[in-house]
Amino acid sequence: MAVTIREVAKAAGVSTAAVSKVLHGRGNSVRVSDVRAAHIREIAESLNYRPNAVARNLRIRRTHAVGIIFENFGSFANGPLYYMHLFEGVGGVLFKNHYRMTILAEIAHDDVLSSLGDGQLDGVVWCKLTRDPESLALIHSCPIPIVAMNAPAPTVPTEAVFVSCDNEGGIDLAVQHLVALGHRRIAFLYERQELDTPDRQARLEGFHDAMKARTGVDATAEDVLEWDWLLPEFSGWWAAKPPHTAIICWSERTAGNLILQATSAGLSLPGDLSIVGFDSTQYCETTTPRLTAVCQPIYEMAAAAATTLLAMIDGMPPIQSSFTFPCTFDVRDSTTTPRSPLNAENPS
Amino acid sequence: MAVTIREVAKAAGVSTAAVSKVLHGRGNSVRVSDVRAAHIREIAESLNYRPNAVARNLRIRRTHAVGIIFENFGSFANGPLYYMHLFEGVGGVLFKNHYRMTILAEIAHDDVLSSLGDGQLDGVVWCKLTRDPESLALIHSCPIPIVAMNAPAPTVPTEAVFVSCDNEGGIDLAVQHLVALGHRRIAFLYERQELDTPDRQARLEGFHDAMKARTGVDATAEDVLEWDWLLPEFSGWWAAKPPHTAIICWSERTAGNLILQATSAGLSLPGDLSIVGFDSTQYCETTTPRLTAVCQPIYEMAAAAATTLLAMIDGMPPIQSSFTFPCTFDVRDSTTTPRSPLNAENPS
DNA sequence: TGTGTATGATTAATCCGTTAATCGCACTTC
DNA sequence: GAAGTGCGATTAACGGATTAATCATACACA
Repeated sequence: MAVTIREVAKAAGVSTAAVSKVLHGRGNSVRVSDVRAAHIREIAESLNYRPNAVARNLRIRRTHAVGIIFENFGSFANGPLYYMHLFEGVGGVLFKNHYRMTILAEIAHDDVLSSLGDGQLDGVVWCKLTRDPESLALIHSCPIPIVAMNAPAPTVPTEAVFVSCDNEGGIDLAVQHLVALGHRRIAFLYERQELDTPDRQARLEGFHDAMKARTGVDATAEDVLEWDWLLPEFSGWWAAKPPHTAIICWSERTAGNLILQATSAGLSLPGDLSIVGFDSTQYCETTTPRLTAVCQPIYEMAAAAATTLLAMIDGMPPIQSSFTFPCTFDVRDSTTTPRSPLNAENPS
Repeated sequence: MAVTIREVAKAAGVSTAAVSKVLHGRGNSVRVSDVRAAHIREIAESLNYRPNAVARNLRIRRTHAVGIIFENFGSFANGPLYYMHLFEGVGGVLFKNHYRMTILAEIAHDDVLSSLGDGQLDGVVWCKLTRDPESLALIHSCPIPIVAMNAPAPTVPTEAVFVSCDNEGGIDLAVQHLVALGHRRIAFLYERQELDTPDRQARLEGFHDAMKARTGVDATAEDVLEWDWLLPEFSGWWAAKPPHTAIICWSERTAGNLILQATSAGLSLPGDLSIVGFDSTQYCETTTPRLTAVCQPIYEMAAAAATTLLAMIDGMPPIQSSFTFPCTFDVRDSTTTPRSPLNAENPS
């Protein structure tokens, strides 16, 4: 059907080796004179020759394709924008380097497993955050180079590379910001979830550390709110007149939902309650008030992941087995000085 | 390096044909007894044999991979969620049918062109809306089956299939809704853009038709607002006391931005101005007020596109060369009765 | 006995580029 | 004149699976 390299060779009166060399310039033991090269190019053009990449991939044992796997493909559009940024960031680097990106949807776990070893992918970027044993096993025994985003740090020696942000440091920025505004009683909020994720865990730990460090007082159990998202827990909590003047949410969406609940419960934001989110995307601009949030350098992280992966594919051993990026902090409109600042605790 | 089918065959004392038949069950002129089949499976398992998909793809001339191309990959996260839904919808069907999805980023136009003919993709879903000549040419002369979403209808015979929503009908729903609320002077808003897109064009036409049909009066030039998005055109327009009580925006984001501008200009929404968007996604829930919008059945459209594409790949001629899906209408909080209803024009 | 049919299994060509190995030849150098 | 060097070009094996064609054997039936 399609024109093959053999037909081009025949039409040009040369060997397939010559055509291959001229058109793709790889073999270094093949030499072609300039005159012939030009002729070959001409013939190929006139025959409208399109090289078959599959055959080439088979021979050179490389496809220039990288897989990317998410735990939540299928609910991307309704989920946090974080994933989309990650997706774009990784894609950008890959495309610039003439790699393609293939989505690995985890319809079945076995599908993923066999995808990784079937020769169609040169490497994988792993964007699943859950720490289920199967995923971990897969990461640690992946037959091709793999970089894991925000995944749990390795406990056993592995060839995988891990990229994440400094979750603890990010939460510390949030606490610092609130303390500077005059807040002292600060809560940390997350939704009840089936599977724990390492980033949520890290942020919770960061909260405890930061509270101790910045206020001098240990956070207590009542400072950690674990809510089932569908229930109107907010109203009950608020009605009980909690001592908190600010809430740090473990994620952007959590913060957004909190804003909605607080607003519909009649609170005036940020006066009645300061709210901080984690992950600073376009979404933070669309809430009312606009959401103050910790910002992961997602594009840098994605670029580091992709760049490292490509280096690994090229056979270079990774410089580091894990990369951790510092967070920044984006102040918007959802935080302000507490209604009754230091007075409550320290009347002047 | 990796275990090949030949090694399995040797270890099991059978031919490669037998192994191929047992493990992948394709050849129908090859027969293997149950006993041997079991034995082969056992050996393959013990050797941890992983079939090389690239070799298979070369032989069967099929990769079970479908490409998807967007005009705006790289600004997905900040763009309309419409694209994400499309992406997910197409992906869902593909994955269920054991196809993979590869992103085609249009770094260079030539890259795309050669990607389509290099044997690595069985088909393409085209999600670019721009109608530049090169894209059109590509769609019409694509070497593999192609389905184009919301692309301009073909003017010449082509094997491509086109899927879109009934843009005109969607706008008509918006106009009907507003008219039923009592609005008579309704404007249509879109941003000034470099490249025209057929869907925007269709919605504008739909606006004219619907206004004529639903109010009995032709829309005039001043009813069509083409704003350069970065300029504060809204304030000027509003200050000039326009006769309009409602604005239909050509897209979701346009509507969202309009809300922001109107709110910051001091208007009370929806009382002072009713606003309707096009595309009803999660985004419409996050605006204040929540955005009333025309809703494309994106998942159905995506599913139709993917399903049709797979059928084409399997050699079946498409049932139709184009599919048009009706829109629905999601009433939220950004529309209400006009401040001075019919009174202005028709004092009782 | 001879013919026909079904089952079980193998051989070898094929898909299409890539590339190590080889060859011829012209030219240089000692 | 023998040996060495470089360029230009080809041959043929190779990557790993699929499958049409072929073969062998067993059994049924007239």
